[in-house]
Order: sequence, then C-alpha cells, then structure tokens
Amino acid sequence: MSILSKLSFKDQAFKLREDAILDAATRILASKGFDLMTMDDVALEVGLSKPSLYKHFKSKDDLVAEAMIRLLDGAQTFLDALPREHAPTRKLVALLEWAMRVRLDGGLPFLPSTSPQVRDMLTRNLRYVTRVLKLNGQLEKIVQAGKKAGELRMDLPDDVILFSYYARTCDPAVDYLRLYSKMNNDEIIQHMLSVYLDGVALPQG
Amino acid sequence: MSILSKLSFKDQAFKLREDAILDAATRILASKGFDLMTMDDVALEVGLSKPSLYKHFKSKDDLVAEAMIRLLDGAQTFLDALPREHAPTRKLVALLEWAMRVRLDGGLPFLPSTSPQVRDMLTRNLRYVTRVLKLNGQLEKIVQAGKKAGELRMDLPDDVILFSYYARTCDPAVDYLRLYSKMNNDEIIQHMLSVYLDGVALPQG
DNA sequence: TAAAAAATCTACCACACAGTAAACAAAATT
DNA sequence: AATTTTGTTTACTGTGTGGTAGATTTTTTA
Repeated sequence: MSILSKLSFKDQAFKLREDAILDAATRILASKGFDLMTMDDVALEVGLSKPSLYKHFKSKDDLVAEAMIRLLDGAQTFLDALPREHAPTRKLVALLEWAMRVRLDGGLPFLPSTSPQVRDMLTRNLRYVTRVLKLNGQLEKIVQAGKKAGELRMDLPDDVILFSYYARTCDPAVDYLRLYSKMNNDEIIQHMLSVYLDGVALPQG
Repeated sequence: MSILSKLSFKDQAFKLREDAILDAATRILASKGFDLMTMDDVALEVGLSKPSLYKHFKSKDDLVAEAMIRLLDGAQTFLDALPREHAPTRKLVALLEWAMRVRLDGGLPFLPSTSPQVRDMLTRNLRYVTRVLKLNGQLEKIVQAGKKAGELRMDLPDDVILFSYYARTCDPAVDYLRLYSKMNNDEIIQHMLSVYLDGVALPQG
C-alpha cells in the first residue's frame, strides 16, 4: 500500500466522519433549531466526544454553516442536473419540490429565517455567501426567462417572485400542515406549489 | 381622594409600566429575536432594573407570551371592528395588511415561526392558546364564506388557505424586500398580498 | 416629622454551554 | 519491541444569563 493511497484512505475516513457529524447536526438543527442545539448533543448523536468535533469544525457557527453549505451544494447539483430544455417554471417547480421534500424528510429548510443571529452568522461566512449568490444569480435568470416565456406575471418585480420563492422553502405552513392535517407529504407539496403559482383566490371570469 | 380612586390610580400606573415593558420587549424581540433578547436588555430599554420586571412577569417566557397575547388581542380588536358587510376576502386582506404593517413598523410577526422552543413555550400558555383558537375559528369561518361566495378556490382545503395565510404574516420575503429592494412599505404589502391571492404564475388563456 | 409600608435596586447565585488543556490510547514508523 | 505520531477523551475554565435575597430608597400614613 503506497503512501498516497494510505493518505487518501485516511482522508476518506476523515471525510466520512465529517459527513456523519454534519448529518447529526442537520437532524438536530431541523428538530430543535440552532439555539437549542448544543455541541454535546451533536457529539452524543454521532458517537464522538466534543473535542473531536472541534478537529473538524472550529466552532458551532462553523459547523452549522457547513451544514447549510452542504444543503446549498445539493440544491446546486440538483439544478445543474435538470434538462436544459425544461421550461423555466418547470425548473423552478422542480427545485422547490426538491427543497420541500428534503425538509419533510427531516432535513434543513433552505432559508434560515429562524433568527437574526443565524442569518448574520451565515452572511459572515464567505463560502456560504458565495454559493447563495451563485444560486441566486441562476434563479434570477430563470425567473426572467419565465417572464419572457409568458409563464410568470410581468407585473411582479423579479425580487418579489424570487424572495417569495425562497420563503416557500422554509414556509411554516408546511410544518403546520404536517402537524395538523391528515395530508401526506406529496399532497402537502402539491398544495404549497399550487398556492405559490396560482394563489388562493379564484380567478374571476 | 377616596381609597378606591387611589387604588385605581395605582393600578393605572402599574398597567402603564407593564405596557412600557411589553413595548420594550416587543421592540427587542422584533430586532434580535427570542434567544438574543436578555432580561437585562429589556430592563435597560425600559429604564427599570431587572428585579422590577419580575414584579410584573414571572419569567422571560411569561413576558414574551404576554407580548404575543397583546398582539393577538390587537388583531382580534381589528377584526371585530371591520364592517360586517365586507366580503370575506376583503376582511382577510384587511387583517393581513394590518399584520404586515405592524411588523414593518417594528412590531412582532404574528406567528413565532422562529424556533421550535418558542412555539412550544407558547403552546404551553393557556391564555395564548385560547386566543389563537378563537381567532383561528373566526378566520376559518371567513375562509369558508369566501369559498361559498366564489372568491376563494374550492379545490384548496381550508387548512391550506389558512396556514398559508398565517405564514404570510411572518413571511421572510417581507424582510428581504425591505432590506434589498427599493420598495416602500406600501408597495411591499401590495405585492405580498397580490402573490398570496393570485400567485406568481400568469393565468393562461 | 416619625414610623410603617411599598417599591426598587445592588449584588449575588446557579446553571448551561462553548471551547480547551492535558492525560491517555492507538497506530505508524524505526 | 521501542519510539514517535496521531487521534480521542476526561475533566476543566470562562462567560453569559435567568432568576433572587436582602439592602435601600421612596411613598404613605399618623
């Protein structure tokens, strides 16, 4: 076994542990939120001791930011994999559906609308901000294409369409529907998409 | 001055201080969120010492719950004051507009979607839950009336319309529009309402 | 104005949690 | 096998904050 392959094996193991930590952090974040998540929680869940976490992530903020970055990377990968020929709205819907499903499966919501402190912490993380800007730029183009194609309302500013879009990925209505309605995940997603696209009002005429 | 009027004067002063505390808590909650708000913050802002706060509210949770209750009472009052002859959707829109304006003026969002802990804390507060249930019951009836009147989509469950409604009162899109767009509050509100009612998609045909 | 009562504040406690130093164990290297 | 190196853990520190006891001031009553 060469030095190189040994190193890569080590790195592989290291990466595996890192993913396990991120998985645990993601689960706990999704269930308890940032402030109630302690580093001891994460260490217990992943089966390591707290100091070992700090070999991988230099702080709690860093750990959470990395979890969010992994989520964004997943979104980017999903978006990149969509057939180029799909209509703009179809792409938007597909990604939103993906984000909702991630969340309903115990994952994190896209937007950490949760609290100002988390938002501030993330905006201080360059790696995170870079990814947000990239994704945002692509989605902005898709929205503009959707308008041109006559799929999206021209009278709404791009901003409004986009921010409403992001907001749907962390919409508390999803949580409440899961808690208090008898719907399954697919029904919840379909209704949320329907409200986002067509609104709740009956079109007159 | 009789004993009775003295007592009522005292009570009045007490009530005034209590409102001042709630005002301060509301401002701080709206800006920093629950977890970053400390009782020392509130005491400083209102110009009292911390122990004095505890003469009015037995805990931080209690203080925050009372702030939310005051907000709900405001909503209830607003709803009660709406002319009975207004169409259902008009009532819904008026209340939603009111809630958004409160928030844009530095008040609290209706739904504490912020974090699971706050939600749990509130659901343990009977006074809060009672008000939520009452308001929810009335809004449910308005939604049903709106469907009957042909204003709201019949194919959407009441749940979906209602939870989406609540979610709009704490929609992060509002924050982002305020931060990153050049719109004034009225424009933001109009666009948010428009998206809720009619969606972002162009109606085909 | 003196005594009693109420309100308010200073100074503190207890606890939870992020982060770390140093002892300890395991692996790799010779 | 001996030695170094790497990785892990136990046990701790420091800080921030919710909450409180007791001193202190203010107000009320006589």
